[in-house]
Amino acid sequence: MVRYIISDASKRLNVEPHVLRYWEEELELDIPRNELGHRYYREEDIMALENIKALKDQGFQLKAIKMLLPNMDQVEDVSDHISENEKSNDRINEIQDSESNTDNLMEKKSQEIDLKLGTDNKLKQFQLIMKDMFEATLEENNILLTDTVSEKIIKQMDYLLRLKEEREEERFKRFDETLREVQKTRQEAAVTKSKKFKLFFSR
DNA sequence: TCGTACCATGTACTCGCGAG
DNA sequence: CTCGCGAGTACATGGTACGA
Repeated sequence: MVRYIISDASKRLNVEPHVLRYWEEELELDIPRNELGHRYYREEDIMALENIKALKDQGFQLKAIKMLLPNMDQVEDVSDHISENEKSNDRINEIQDSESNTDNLMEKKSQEIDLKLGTDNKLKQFQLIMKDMFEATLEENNILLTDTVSEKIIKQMDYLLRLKEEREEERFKRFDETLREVQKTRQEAAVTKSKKFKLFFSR
């Protein structure tokens, strides 16, 4: 397991060490310590901090980022599956390097597309999280106003809530499909890899 | 427009620990 | 002992939002 001390993590993330301590405190991050009490950052911590930095760069405040953190874990889960899948493809590609150049080029193109899809997927997840947050805030405010709102507004709220439910259902379906797709691709990758190995060692 | 408060970050300092 | 590194803390600074 790769461990980064705070100075290495700060260089990698391009932020000052005291900023990392500040983020840890403000965001209540669970950064482990070694026997000397020094912080060490794992690869997943670095990735989480990269996400935090990206959100900061987009102008989000730490409080907002803190609210997003549990949801960012979900984003990481999905991206982990995707990146694992990409890694499998990479390993297969390494074996294929010794084969035809045409195949190699096609695989590279395919990798580029996969990478783009992975990024888009992450972005979409983030957009959904933000949308949910805004909707939740609107819902809260609407609840506070229920004593004074007209029947028309209530009907509109119902309609919006129904839309939201439908969207959530659709989102869940898509998420389910993505998971199935990832599992399927991984199985296929494993089979292809096994075939390639058999072919390689039978020569 | 100005004063105030807050946020995020920078700076400076002390202390502890390990290595040479 | 000295040096380097990291932890922790206090205070300063710049930007921004907000109310009078």
